[in-house]
Amino acid sequence: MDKKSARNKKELILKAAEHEFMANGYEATKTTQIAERAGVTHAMVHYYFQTKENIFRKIYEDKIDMLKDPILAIVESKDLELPQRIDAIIETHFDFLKANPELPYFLMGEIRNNPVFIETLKDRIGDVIAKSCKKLQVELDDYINRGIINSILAEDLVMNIVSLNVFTFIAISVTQSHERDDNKINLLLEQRKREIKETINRRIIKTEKQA
Amino acid sequence: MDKKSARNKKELILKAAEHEFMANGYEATKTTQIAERAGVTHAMVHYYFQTKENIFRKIYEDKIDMLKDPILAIVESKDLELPQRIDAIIETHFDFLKANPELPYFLMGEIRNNPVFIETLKDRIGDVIAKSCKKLQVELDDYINRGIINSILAEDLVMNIVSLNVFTFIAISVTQSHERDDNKINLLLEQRKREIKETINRRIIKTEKQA
DNA sequence: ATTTTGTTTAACAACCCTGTTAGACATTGC
DNA sequence: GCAATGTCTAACAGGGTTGTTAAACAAAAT
Repeated sequence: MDKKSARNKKELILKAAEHEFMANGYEATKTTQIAERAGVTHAMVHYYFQTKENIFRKIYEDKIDMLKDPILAIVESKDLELPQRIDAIIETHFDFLKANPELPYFLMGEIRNNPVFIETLKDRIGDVIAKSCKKLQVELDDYINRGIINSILAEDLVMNIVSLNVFTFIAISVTQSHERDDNKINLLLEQRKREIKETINRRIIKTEKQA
Repeated sequence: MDKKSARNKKELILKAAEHEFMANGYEATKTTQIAERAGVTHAMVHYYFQTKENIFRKIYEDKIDMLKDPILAIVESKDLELPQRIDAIIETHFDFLKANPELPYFLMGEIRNNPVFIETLKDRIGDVIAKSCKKLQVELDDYINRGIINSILAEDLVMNIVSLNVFTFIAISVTQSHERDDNKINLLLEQRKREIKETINRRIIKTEKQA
C-alpha cells in the first residue's frame, strides 16, 4: 500500500499546511512546522510540493474561489422582493463567514504581505463584484424611484454589509481568542447578525415603525 | 557632536523601524532592513535597542496609547445632544483613522501574530472601552425612554461605528494600494464618511424624513 | 595628558529555514 | 527474478537573520 500511503501523506501535508497558513499566514509558516504537524519529515513536504509557495497556491486558490459563492448568492434568487433579498444576502454572507471564521483574518494577513495575492484576488473576484454591484444598482434604482427605499449607491450598501459582517469576525478573533465557550460566541454572533440586519434595514427602508 | 549624532541615530532608527513595522509587520521586518533604511550599520540597531522586540515595544506602546484619545472623545463634550454627539464621534473617529490610515492594517497584522500584543491591547484600552460603553448606555437609555431614539445596545452601536469606519480604511489599503491619486481617495473617503453617518443616524433616530 | 566613557565598525558565531541529494527501501510491471 | 519507478530518510549546502564582540575612534571628565 504505497500509493495509498502516498496520497495519504500528500493529504496530510495539505491539511497541515492549510491549518498553519490559516493560523499564522504565509510568512510566519515554516515548512518544518507543516511537516511536524503532518507527522512527516520535512523533506517529504518538498518532495511532494517542491516549494512553500506551491503548497500555498494549492490552498489559497481554492479559498479565493470560495468567496465567489456568497457574492453570487446576492445576484440570484429573484423570487423575493429586494428588501427581503438584501436581508437574505446579509444572512448568507454572515453564515458563510461563520462557517469560515478564520478567512477574514487570513485574507487580511496575506493581502498585507503578498502583493501577488492582491492581484490574484482582483483577477478572480474583482469583476464578479463589479458586475454584481451594477446589477444591484439597477434594482435599487427601481425601488428608489418607486419611493419604496431610500436613495443609496450599491457600492455603499455592499460596503456597509461587508464592513459590518466581516468586522464582526475580526473582532471575535481578537477579543475571544482564548474563549472556548462556543455557545457564548454563538449567542454573540446571532445578536450581531440581528443588529446588522436591523441597521441595514433602517438604512434603506423608507416607511417606519417596526419593533 | 557625539551625543547629538547619537540621539540623531537613535531617532533615525526608531523612525525607520516604525516605517518598516507599519509597512510589513513585526515578523516580516528584519533588523537589517531597519538599519538600511536608517542609514546605519545593523550593529548600531542592536547597540541602541539590543533586541528587535525592544524596538517594537517602544513604538507600539505609543501607538496603542494613541487609540485612547478618539475613544475618550466619545465620552467628553457633554454640550451637545446625544444624536449630534454620536455624529461627532463618528467624525472624530473617522478623521483619526484618516490621519493614521496604516494603523488598522498594522494592528490587524500584529494582533494575528503577537499574542502578547493582544494582551497589551486589552490591558491598555480594554477598560477604557468598557467604561465608555457603560456611560454611553446610560445616556442612550435616557433617550430611548423618552422615545427619541430607537432601542439599541451601546456595544452594538459602538461596534457598528467602529466596523464601518475601520473597514473603510482596510478596504482602501487593499483596493487602492498602488493608487497615487490622493484627491480621488479623499473624495471616496468623504463619501464614505457621509454614508456611515447616514447609516448610523437612521439606525438610531426615531422620527423620519431627512434628505 | 590620560583615564573613562560612549559611539562605531567589521567580523563573526549560532541559529533557523528552504530546498537538494545520495542512497535506501518498497512496489509494480515485465 | 529484476529492472524501472516511486516513496522515503538522513544528511547537508546555502542563505539569511539575530545578536555579540573585539577593537578602533571620539568625547568628556579629572
